[in-house]
Amino acid sequence: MDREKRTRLQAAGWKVGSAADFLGLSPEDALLVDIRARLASALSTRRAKQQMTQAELARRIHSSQSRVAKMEAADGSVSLDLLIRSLLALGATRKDLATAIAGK
Amino acid sequence: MDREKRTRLQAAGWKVGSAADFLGLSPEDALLVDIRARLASALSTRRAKQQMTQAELARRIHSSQSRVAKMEAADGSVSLDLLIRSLLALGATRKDLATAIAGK
DNA sequence: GCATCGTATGTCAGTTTTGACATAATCGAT
DNA sequence: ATCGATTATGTCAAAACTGACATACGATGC
Repeated sequence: MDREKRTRLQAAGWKVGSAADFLGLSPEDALLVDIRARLASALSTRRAKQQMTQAELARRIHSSQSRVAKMEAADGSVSLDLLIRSLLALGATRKDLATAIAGK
Repeated sequence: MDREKRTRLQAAGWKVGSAADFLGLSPEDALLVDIRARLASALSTRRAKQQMTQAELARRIHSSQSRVAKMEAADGSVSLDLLIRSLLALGATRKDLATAIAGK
């Protein structure tokens, strides 16, 4: 993905997800947005299942509640790195990640 | 993963892969290293299969040959973001990514 | 009403990642 | 052995990401 386009998208306030390709997104861009959304949702449900608050998760991964919120909102300002690290911190396995990405 | 540990690992010149958990790596750290290695190798073989040089791939993703080399070496200085974007740029699907991560 | 708890959103300085460049190392082919 | 092409490794300013903080929003209970 072009850095320019990423920036433009972010500036425009993109956070959506599966509905994000209705305008000029290249296929790769759309896929990336999609993947981010899937990981975000996986994180959200996994955390919920463990009855953990965003603040608790934040502590566990040495981050902050606001960043966790952004992660779960699939905000364009969070990296896949952080999302994946968070999922791992909640006990996700490689297979879990794969499932989250591939879509069940 | 702790930022401190990441930094230590990087300073120590970590690039290995599956054999990287022989010392103080937490399970999550080891998993992350493992995942990076798997994506790296997927990128490498996918690029090879398309008979593309690192320089060509670099151009396509608006990056540089050196960074592509680092990606394929699973260098600790490259993000999963970039690896995944590169794979997508080579036509990988979500399913392809999932397979690469889950390990066939 | 109004607290409390969890979540969302915005901002920003500090840190990490990036592309670019230089340069070395490999590997064929001549 | 000397190209020529491809890949590896190091460095660094610029760009992106991060944690922390402030603060707002929404429930739920009192």
